[in-house]
Amino acid sequence: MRLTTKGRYAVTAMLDLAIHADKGPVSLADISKRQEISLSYLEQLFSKLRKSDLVSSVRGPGGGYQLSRALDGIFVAQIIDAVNESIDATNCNGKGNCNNGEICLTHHLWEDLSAQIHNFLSNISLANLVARRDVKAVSERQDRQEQAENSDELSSTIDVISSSQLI
Amino acid sequence: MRLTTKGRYAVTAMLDLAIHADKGPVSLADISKRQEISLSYLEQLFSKLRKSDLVSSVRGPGGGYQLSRALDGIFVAQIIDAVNESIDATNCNGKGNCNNGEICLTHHLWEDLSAQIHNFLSNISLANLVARRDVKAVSERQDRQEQAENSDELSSTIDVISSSQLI
DNA sequence: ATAAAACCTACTAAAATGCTCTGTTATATA
DNA sequence: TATATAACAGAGCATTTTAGTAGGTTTTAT
Repeated sequence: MRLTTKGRYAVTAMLDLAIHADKGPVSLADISKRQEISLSYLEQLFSKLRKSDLVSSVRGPGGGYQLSRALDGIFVAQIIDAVNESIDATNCNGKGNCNNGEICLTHHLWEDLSAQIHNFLSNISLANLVARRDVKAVSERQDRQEQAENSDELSSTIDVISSSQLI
Repeated sequence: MRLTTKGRYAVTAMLDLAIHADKGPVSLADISKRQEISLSYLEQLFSKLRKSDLVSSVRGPGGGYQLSRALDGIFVAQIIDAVNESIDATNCNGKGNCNNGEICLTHHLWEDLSAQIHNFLSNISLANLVARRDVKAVSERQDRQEQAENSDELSSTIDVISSSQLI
């Protein structure tokens, strides 16, 4: 079983994409800023997401990524599967050769657990997540922070202009 | 979230202990042979299991480890907790500072998942596992293999004796 | 032409994992 | 009382994974 930052980043980024889907393609640079995930790392993750046909890309200026399906057709388990090898909890990766070429004492326990987790994550779509109150709250906070930073940049740009004009 | 060989080994070893509990303390050497887990590694795991008061030890010849509670009072989640730090699936370890000092978009999702997994594993006791048909089958296979190996050792001992007597 | 974006590949520091090695201490038994 | 068996302890280590950096190239809107 492997559920690390990698899978979490992927889900977070996909959710960010879902939230901002109405404004056309979303650039990884934007996601990187909002979600505080390294741009290069995002590129690697989205390379896998694209190969799994969860997103499609638009190159060039104004480009970015789009979900390749409707919000209710993309599930958390699919996203994690796309970037992580699997969410299999067994030791032998389901092969059943974990003890002396045969299954180990706890093989079926881990199979059951895997099924449990998979079932849980397979039933949560991006649509479900977008609709959640806590997600909305965090998303609004991030948008506010983004606007604040943009106006910061704007004013500092003005500062540069005015100081250069002073010379 | 972290569920690796470490936690799986711990649960497997505890289950082995549970199965062989009727014959007094079980040595790690025996568990190591049966479950194909390195003895030194088992020692490290049992050091933690003992600190979490899941097992008690008997030193000296004939010693080993015993479960410190009844089979239906020890749960898989406790065992994994004892050797692994936690089965928390959040990025921030539940601190809620995963994005800019506040929670990230998917914080509650991982909290929910953690609760789900914990709930599942908290309801499976060693008694439940011992009673499972698949566990019994594997256990019986391992006992047979152990006996076969023991008779192998015996006959090879005899071989050594007889060959040394030939000189 | 330029800049913005995706796309690609190699590399790397840090951490965790699973394990080895080398002891010591306690204790049952011969 | 000597010996062997077991727990107990801690240092170290190879490998893998993670998360990220770096340095490009290609595509395309403007």
